[in-house]
Amino acid sequence: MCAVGGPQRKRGVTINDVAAAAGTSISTVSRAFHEPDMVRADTRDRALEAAAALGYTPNRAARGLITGRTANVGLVVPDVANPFFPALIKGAQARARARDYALLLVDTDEDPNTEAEVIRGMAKQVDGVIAVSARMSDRALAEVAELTTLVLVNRKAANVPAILLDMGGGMRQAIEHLHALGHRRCVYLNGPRASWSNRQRRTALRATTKRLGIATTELGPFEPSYQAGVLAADLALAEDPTAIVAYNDLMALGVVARLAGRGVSIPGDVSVVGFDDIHFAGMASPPLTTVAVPAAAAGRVAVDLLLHTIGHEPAGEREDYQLKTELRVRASTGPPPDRARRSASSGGRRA
Amino acid sequence: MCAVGGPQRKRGVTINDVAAAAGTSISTVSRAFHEPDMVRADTRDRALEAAAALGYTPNRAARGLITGRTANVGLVVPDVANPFFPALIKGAQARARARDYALLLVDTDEDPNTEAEVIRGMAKQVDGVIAVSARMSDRALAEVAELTTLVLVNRKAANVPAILLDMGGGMRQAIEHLHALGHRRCVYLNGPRASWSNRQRRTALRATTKRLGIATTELGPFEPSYQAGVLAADLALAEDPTAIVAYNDLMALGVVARLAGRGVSIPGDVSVVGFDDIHFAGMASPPLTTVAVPAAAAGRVAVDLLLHTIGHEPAGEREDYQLKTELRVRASTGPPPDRARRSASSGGRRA
DNA sequence: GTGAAAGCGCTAACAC
DNA sequence: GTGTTAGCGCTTTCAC
Repeated sequence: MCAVGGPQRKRGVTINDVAAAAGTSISTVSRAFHEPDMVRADTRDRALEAAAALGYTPNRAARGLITGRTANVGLVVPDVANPFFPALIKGAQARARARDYALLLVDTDEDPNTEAEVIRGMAKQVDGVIAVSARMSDRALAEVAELTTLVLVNRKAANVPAILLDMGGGMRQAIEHLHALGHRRCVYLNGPRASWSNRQRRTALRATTKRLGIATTELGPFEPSYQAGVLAADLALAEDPTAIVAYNDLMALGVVARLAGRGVSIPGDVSVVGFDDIHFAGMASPPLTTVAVPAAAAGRVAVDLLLHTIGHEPAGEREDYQLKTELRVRASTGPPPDRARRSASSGGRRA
Repeated sequence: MCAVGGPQRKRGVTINDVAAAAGTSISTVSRAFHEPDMVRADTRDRALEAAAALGYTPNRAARGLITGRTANVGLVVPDVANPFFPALIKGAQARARARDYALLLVDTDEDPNTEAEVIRGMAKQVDGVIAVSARMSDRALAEVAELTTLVLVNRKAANVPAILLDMGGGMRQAIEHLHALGHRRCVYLNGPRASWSNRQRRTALRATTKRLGIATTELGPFEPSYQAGVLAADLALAEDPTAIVAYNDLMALGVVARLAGRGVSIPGDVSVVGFDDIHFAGMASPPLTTVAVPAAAAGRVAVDLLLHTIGHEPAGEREDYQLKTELRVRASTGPPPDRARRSASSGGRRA
């Protein structure tokens, strides 16, 4: 009847309470949960029922103390507010929860120093950490990798397992797309200097534009933000390109907005390409042509890789996973204006 | 020289190691950290130096076991991918970290059942949990509030401290704005049925439209998503309104996109108002008029309130914080079309 | 099959 | 001031 009971303490009901209620020892209760076969059916049921009745949940900290497993994983991202990351976080969280792990989230605010510090701080309370788009140095990375099991996303480093996103392939697709449309002069807007994935994109950009004979100007580095894109748009336009490729969609969206504001037609005068395919890329006007990056999948696979690495214990076989990217062609790219028209307008701009 | 040392074990260096290295007892090391004044300066320095040299970090689980404090806070949100939440998460994370708490993030995928389950599961490993836009029943809420210190954001419940966002005030501003522009027929697109904040918005909507004499049709409930907005747009248009107010920006953006696709001019034919002022509301075309909700501040204040509640121990003075909202007028709202034109187009639509 | 007992790493009395 | 000791809640030998 009085199931609700008295003013139950907030920190309460331990394995001892369950054992007492079930009339067994605490070891039996423990076994009832973890090694059901090692305890007689009726004893087990009694323990389990008592546990349920009391609303018992094992204290994970206590368990962790003895097993060495915390059942926590850390996830370190540079900026939760950057729309690329929520998708990844969501994927990672879902997978972690499915595996009965809790997710400790940290936002480093794009600060490489915070990254290392934070991982050091978490090391003892997690079984491993997933660092996304880590900006810290290889040295710092190697150092924190000593403290905990580390999995990298979007960053490669010696002896650290990683989930890689094929940014180079995406860039190649993007440039080939622009080339096929007839573009021969383009501007690339660099992301953060320390960004590994920016280096990857830039490398592929250089290789592909060179191969196809596209004159390319690089600008930046810029912060990977909408505002930076707005700012970069004017700088890019001064180079008189027919196409602008931005480090990510946030910047590309900023470019589009600024260009539209200046009366530059997209893609009539200039084509714009982004990276990530964030939720809003397809909702802009014009909808943004962009390289889709499987963020949610990356989050899931990162958790899998981390748990697998933990399972197979220390420093096993190096395994990287490479996730495919894919160019999504939308309305922000089209053929360049014809030479005559472009020269004229270019002259005008420069006056 | 060999500062890097040997192949240090991943799970290692305890307070015992530090004590041994410093030539003191473990209590002294512990005190050196927590009660610096109770230990002689040179002894303390020796302990601290040894700790630093060995790279010692106290094991929080072990500490928590005895102190009852975990130094973790839980954050439960319905959907990380909904742009409203990352801002809040970021704010909460930053504040938690500043207070030396770690943040356990859970995404419930908009499922009310998962909410309660997840909080129950976390209860033992956190000092308290912040539940945002909780959809669970009052009963379920009261139940989990027994298990841990709970702070609600965007949801009110008896005896649970909460951060409230003044959705009603925002709605009033929005409707008054539309009224001033001359609108007299509007449609409201409801959010999720179980959403407390939807009820709040709806209540204010009804009161204000009634007061001002605006005929209002309610549609829904809908999921708070872009796709739902697209879908809802057609339903809304069938009601022949001059203004559409959506539960949130995601839906409003979907409405805008669909309307544009159908050749309906915004705000020429129909004005659209959203809620939240997510990052992209201002970047849509036309930029969205919307009620700005201080998400990041809500996250920060929620952590403050939670920590404060924990500090003052059990069930203290009920304190709710009310955060202001603010209508941001942009280009998606304007005067309604004149009656003649509207009737004509409406006739056409219905044919 | 079940219980007693030894800790996991740490803090908090309690001695000295 | 500092060391010794008793646990926090749990898992896991090791006896029985």
